[in-house]
Amino acid sequence: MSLSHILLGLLREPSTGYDLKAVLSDRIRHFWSAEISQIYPALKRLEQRRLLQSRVEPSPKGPNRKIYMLTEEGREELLDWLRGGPVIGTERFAYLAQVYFMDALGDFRETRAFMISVRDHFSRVLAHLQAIECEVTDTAGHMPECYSDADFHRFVTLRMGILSVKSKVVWCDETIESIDRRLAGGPLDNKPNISLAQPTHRQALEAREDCSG
Amino acid sequence: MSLSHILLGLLREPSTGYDLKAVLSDRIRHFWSAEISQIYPALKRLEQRRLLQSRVEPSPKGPNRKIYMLTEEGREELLDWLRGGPVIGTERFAYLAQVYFMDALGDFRETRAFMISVRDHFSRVLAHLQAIECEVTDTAGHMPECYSDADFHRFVTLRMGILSVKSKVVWCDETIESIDRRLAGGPLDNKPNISLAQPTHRQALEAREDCSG
DNA sequence: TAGGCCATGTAATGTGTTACATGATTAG
DNA sequence: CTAATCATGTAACACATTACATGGCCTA
Repeated sequence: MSLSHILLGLLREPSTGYDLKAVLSDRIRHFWSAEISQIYPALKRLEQRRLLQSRVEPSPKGPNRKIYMLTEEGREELLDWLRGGPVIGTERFAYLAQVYFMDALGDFRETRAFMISVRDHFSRVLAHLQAIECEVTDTAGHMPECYSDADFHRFVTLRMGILSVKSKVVWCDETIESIDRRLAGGPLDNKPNISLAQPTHRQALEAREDCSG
Repeated sequence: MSLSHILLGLLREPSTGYDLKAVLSDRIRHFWSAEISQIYPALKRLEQRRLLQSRVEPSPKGPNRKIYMLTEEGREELLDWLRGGPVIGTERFAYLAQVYFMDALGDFRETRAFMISVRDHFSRVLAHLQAIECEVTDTAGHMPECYSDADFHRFVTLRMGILSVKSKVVWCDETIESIDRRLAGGPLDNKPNISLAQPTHRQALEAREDCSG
């Protein structure tokens, strides 16, 4: 139920569904996303649960605006969520699944091209996040310790985005280099197919002491 | 549609729904997960689409086993997916959303405790992945360039898991240190609330040249 | 006048989780 | 005797994406 809570969090300042979508696309993008068509019914449900209330105002441009704001119950719900400890869900990376099975193509140059295009994507995302970081440190300084409470928390999530995307670019580089070493070694086919397929996590855990000890 | 494709990938070796679930929990966990109740209908749909076929065999233990295997069409579909370029979806991190709004609690010690518990989680995940890595390099050597094709691709996704989780631990440390510096500076309230809230991505992008140039 | 932005939504479909239902075998 | 593991599934619900529907205003 995280989208609901994100909407509650954003609605500490009254806003409309349309504007919330813009904020999500602008500043929340690196850790959450939602389509506008998902936001409208979510807001309606929150109002039915009395966590939000709304009023309608005419717009200078276009149709009437429906402005939502937090109720006291809404604020309580938000605080409960924040105090409830970290919500850590499963991460899903389809492109990793693709890599996992890509031996089926039987050609490392395909994997290489794939990795180049992944790297390309993430280095673009990285540049984007760093541009925002740069804009922030320019305005607010280089010591997040000194930011306002709100700015500090926002900045820290941006840092996470940067570190996490950086690690992906590093991974791409590492992998591409490894493929290149492999391709340079010439097409020596029929490498032995030991290990990796069989052992379970439990076995790996047991084997750990032999290894790092 | 990634779960279907993951099932196709795994079913290059015939298997049952039950066993596929075990593999998912064991070796795929760091980039995908699925409940068994999702797997059974997914397999059924794939069979209806003629990408899989099944036969039933008695089990030494418990009820009959339904063994699925890839059809030629299934293999085609798998290869198409692999050749279709990286599928990069939106990442969703509920705990980052929590941090983003945590200024609402008005107490950095709460954020600190939260971060400690996030760090704790990810350092456990990291230890787990490193144990597997260790088990692999022990068996198959330290040069992934020399692994079999299948092992190479599997190993590389494991590396991604390790790098990505590591970056999260680093982020936690960075953030906790920053909070500590802040708390050490004493409870100087009422910091100015400039920046960060207003500028859009587009503005940040425009501002970039001023900054990194 | 064509296309984009403002602003609201619904409907259909797809994906994922939780709970429920069944029943045999085996290890403690 | 009890609990776990083996092995299958269904049903209800929650969450997300895509497509569709409407219509005024503004800019090129």
